[in-house]
Amino acid sequence: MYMKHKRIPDETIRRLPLYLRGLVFLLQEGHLSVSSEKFGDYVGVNSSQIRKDFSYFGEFGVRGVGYDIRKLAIEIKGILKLNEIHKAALIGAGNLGSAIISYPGLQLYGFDITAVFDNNTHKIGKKIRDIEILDVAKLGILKKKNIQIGIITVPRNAAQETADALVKAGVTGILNFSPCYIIVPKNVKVITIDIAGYLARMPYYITAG
Amino acid sequence: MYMKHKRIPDETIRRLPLYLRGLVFLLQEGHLSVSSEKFGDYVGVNSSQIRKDFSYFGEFGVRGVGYDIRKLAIEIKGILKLNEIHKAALIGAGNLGSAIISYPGLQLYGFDITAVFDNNTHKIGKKIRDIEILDVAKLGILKKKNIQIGIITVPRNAAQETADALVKAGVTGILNFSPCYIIVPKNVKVITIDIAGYLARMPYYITAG
DNA sequence: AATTACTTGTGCTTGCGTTCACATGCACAA
DNA sequence: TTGTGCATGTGAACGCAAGCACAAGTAATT
Repeated sequence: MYMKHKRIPDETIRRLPLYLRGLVFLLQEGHLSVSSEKFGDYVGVNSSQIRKDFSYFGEFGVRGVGYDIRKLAIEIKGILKLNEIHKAALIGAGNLGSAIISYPGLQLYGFDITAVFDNNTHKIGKKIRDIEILDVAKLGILKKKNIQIGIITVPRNAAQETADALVKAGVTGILNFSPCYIIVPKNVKVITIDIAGYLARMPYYITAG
Repeated sequence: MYMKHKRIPDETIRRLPLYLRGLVFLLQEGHLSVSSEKFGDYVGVNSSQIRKDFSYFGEFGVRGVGYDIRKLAIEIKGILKLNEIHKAALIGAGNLGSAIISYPGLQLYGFDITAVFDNNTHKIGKKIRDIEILDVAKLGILKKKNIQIGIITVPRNAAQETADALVKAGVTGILNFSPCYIIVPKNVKVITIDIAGYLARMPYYITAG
């Protein structure tokens, strides 16, 4: 097949995990192919949008028929670089940190949290889900373990120093759950998830007037 | 002062909680006024963007000086309807649910989770943070309690039915942490946060080639 | 009063993302 | 082989958002 080389827009990349998830579950439900219309209803995206998104990385559909779910899933995995297991470290073994370690959804994309850190001496040495909590001072071992992804679930005032330490330990991707902006070198990618911020918009949307 | 009445773009609304948070913390640090440049650096947004965003709801700045932090915070609170405490219910007292109940960031915006539900008989009757876990079958009491916001932290396969029950109980805003698309009547607002989905984009950004 | 230094508010340009609408192409049946 | 039905792929139009660049306005100083 002739491979197109269009740039994939950022917004499309943002939707790819959503698509991949949908495809995986459709497969589990026994489907082998799906139309953009049906799939759109399934994941909550306009069908035109879906066709355009898919078209950025080739012609995977068959006119009159639909898309081969398996082929599509493999392709999206390839684009997102999810073909191999990705190890991640989590810093901050509090409530949110514990919840994320136990979060079942991470498996689907091939993530494995293999290291957990905290600065609380009462927590260090204990285990969460069979993973020993290490002293945050020992973050340096991430380099040896070749872990490139860090998840920050520490209190707001410790977020920046934690990020600095992660960068120093060779991490190039940070998922930040602390409600603050953190500064990193240009070669490091930060995605901040401000949970409370999402909730904060709710009254605006649901209040009349 | 003459009040402009421009439509506030959705993307601006999305940033308002971020701004409000920044302003609150600047106040705590003792600042009374701030320039768009400084504030931009503080929250990680371009200064033009900040000026434009603020301009949608009036002229709050003073040329040559900057913005009055207190006035601005009050205004943003007003727009987001965060002037009064908002009660919310949480369904699904698992790891993630527990973490969110204990999440300190919700206070800042004036949210209070006053009801928790689960369908697990082992959990019903127990308490999380002084809040008794109720049987999800009793969701109807939300109407009496006048709770309009629901937070879904149940497993994927129970998300849609939970949403249906919430809608039936009079909820008009749903914050959905289950990794799936849920269907609700048009008058109900859903915001879905797919935690794993954010992480799934990371390898794409950080992997060379 | 005039000068300087500074910062806002905004018109305009540019770029990006979404959606429409239809030509294109495939599969199947007669 | 022809016709029918269906669903993709995409050019084009539209709409929204971001960022530039500068006029307008304020404060402080001389």
